[in-house]
Amino acid sequence: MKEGPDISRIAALIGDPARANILGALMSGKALTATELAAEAGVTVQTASTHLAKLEAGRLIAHRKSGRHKYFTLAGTEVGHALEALMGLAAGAGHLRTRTGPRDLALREARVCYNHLAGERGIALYQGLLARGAIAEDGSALILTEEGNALLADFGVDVAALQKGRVPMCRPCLDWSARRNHLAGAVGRAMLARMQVLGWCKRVEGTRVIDFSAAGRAAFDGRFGVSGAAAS
Amino acid sequence: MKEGPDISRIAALIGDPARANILGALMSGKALTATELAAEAGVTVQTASTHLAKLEAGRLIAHRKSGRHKYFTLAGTEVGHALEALMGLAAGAGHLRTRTGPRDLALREARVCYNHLAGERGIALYQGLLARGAIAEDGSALILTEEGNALLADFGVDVAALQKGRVPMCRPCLDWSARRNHLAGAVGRAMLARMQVLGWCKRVEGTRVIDFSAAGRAAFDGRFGVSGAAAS
DNA sequence: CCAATGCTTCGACTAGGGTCGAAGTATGAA
DNA sequence: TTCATACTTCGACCCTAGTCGAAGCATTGG
Repeated sequence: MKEGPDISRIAALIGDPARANILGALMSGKALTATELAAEAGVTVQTASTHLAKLEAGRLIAHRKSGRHKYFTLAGTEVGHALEALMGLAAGAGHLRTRTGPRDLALREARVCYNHLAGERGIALYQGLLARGAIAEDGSALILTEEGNALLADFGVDVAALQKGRVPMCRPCLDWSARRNHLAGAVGRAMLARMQVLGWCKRVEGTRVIDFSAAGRAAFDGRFGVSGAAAS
Repeated sequence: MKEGPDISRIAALIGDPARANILGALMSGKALTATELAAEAGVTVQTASTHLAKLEAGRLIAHRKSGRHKYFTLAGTEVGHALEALMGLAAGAGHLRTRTGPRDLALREARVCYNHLAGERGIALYQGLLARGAIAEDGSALILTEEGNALLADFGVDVAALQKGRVPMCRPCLDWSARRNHLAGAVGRAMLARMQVLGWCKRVEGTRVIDFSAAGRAAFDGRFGVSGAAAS
């Protein structure tokens, strides 16, 4: 009668709202602590703890310990793909192309991912920095090169101050809407902050949308754009 | 806080064992009645009826009436893909319900996945095309090379006609039984159709099984087999 | 050593939902 | 019409599983 893997167990795991929120938060690719995830899911830490244990037992997430913090991530790319597939279903009977409302379009172009830039612009920034040799991929890690240091200083970012924090300088962050990396970590955060200070863009209140001015777009493309192939 | 569609609702729908069994049964692509699905899920018809109503409200399944029968099918290919993705996760997590009867063996060797070839043969085809440079993996995408174009033309597939459709030409599709890719997309569909026209294989009525003839096997291995290491 | 922080376990409460018997509706056949 | 089949709705039962308060570990810092 029953053939194939037990799909219901895994689906039931995702089927709880709190757990779904946790997984959704982790789809940013960023590693988050139990306390952060509890806030994201809207439950207490005790509850989140039990959920995290179940998700881990179901091999949907993994963790690594760092001091007294426990950082959780999705267990692998297949998990992300499955979640995306479910998102596609939940979005409605839409075709493969996600129906893009006006708000979605803005979200896709530029948005904050916790504190750094994501979306098309975020990807463009990442590619631009890579092309300029400012950052370099080292396995799954990301390192800031000498050129990157100089570029940041020229951009007006106090690199030395960033290095004092416990947050890693550079971290790749997977974008679920495009499945490509953008730049997270202390540098990612500082660069977004700097762009806002320079008036290139500003965050639309109450949303995740980052609104770029025309001048901001031009300045961005000039400084970080990769061979004129910048996002629209 | 909450971004994106409500994934938990859909997942909870799939998360019930009875409903998961129903969906699993419908993955054959065959249309089944409420009574048949009740038997498949191991519940009474009343229970199945409520489940079917919920699945339909969640747009996971659809029905058409024929006399006093109500035939249910999956609502679309996206549903099937999401289920396959979940199966991949469940298989990886070790929640296997291995029940390999003779029917399952045939299913494992060659079956349809919606409209293209899956199972051992499907994987062999994918590997063979890769080895011949007909397709190339580009991140999570799959591209048809010049060699691939030539190979398809030689095989008797009208490539130009395929390119007119909105469906992507090549798409990797993860096989839950082996956790390896096989070829989906317009090309995948066209190749299976062509094989049936050539008499290499035919679909067994009412099931997902693809039955290869001895001559078909030989022809398949000769044209697409990878260094004699073809599936049995 | 103690205090603070981050996370886990225990226990009890509760709600939501799956389940089936029984009765109700619709369709087709005799 | 009358009966049979296919499916749905209602009502009631039961039980899993999510939730949080409180207490228990574990790690870090002083």
